[in-house]
Amino acid sequence: MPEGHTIHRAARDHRRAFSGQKLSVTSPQGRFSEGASLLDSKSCETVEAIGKHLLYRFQNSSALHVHLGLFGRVRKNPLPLKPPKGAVRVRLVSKTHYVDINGPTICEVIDQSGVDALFKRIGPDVLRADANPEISFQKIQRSGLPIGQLIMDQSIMAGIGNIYRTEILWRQAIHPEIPGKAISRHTFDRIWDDAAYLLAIGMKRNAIVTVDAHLFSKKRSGEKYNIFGTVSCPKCNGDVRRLEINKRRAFVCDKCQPLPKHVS
DNA sequence: TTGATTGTTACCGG
DNA sequence: TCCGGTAACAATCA
Repeated sequence: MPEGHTIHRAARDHRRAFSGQKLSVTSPQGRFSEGASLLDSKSCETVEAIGKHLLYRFQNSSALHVHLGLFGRVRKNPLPLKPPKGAVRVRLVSKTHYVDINGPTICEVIDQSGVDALFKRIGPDVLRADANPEISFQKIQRSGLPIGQLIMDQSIMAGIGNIYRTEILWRQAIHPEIPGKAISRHTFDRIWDDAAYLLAIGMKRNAIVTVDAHLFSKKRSGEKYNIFGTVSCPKCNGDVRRLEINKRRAFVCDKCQPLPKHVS
């Protein structure tokens, strides 16, 4: 579930619910009790997303840093409180709502220097207005690694996950195995712009939707992909080939996403 | 019980 | 320094 759009959506939602409020912070499962007690009954100033990282900023520049990993979930509900479902590491409670954070891989309290370090190791985030895509392009241009790997590397550009990777490259007719150094500025811009566009839609719909026909329809339709997890290309009807990039499944239509001949 | 999954980091070796 | 490979960890669901 958690690609960048999920995290940004949660940040926006929780910011509205929690900004300026004193929160009760507990750890129902007891695995985060010291961290929870550091933040308990402090005022939450704002909530922000940096790529797939969530940051709840509290008074005194301390922050709750959360990364959901592959399986983590974050859920907001109106009061009254209900018993925690599953492995709730952190529960944040305001006067009106509560948020449960299930199964994060990172869950820690950090200070301002920790926040600075986080920003330093995460690349420009396609969903943030303050992102500078030039930094991403420079890194891609210097790398011989496949573009399919580079656009999912959060230190190069942040927000894209395994599904968007396949879908964006298909939509832009770019073969995932083209090395970064063979990607032109114009091609990079198409990737960046489509990522920003699709993730913003994902935020609105709370679902990964990458099929034009569904993007333009008003119907709520849940997840809609072009070639991710499929066997035939909706554009040319040819075979979709499954491959692995960094031990993650990826898909390509070799006909619609041609690999240039001079590239091995 | 097994396997798969929208993620990331640490460590080692070439 | 860069890059590939491997393991580890996280929780849930079919």
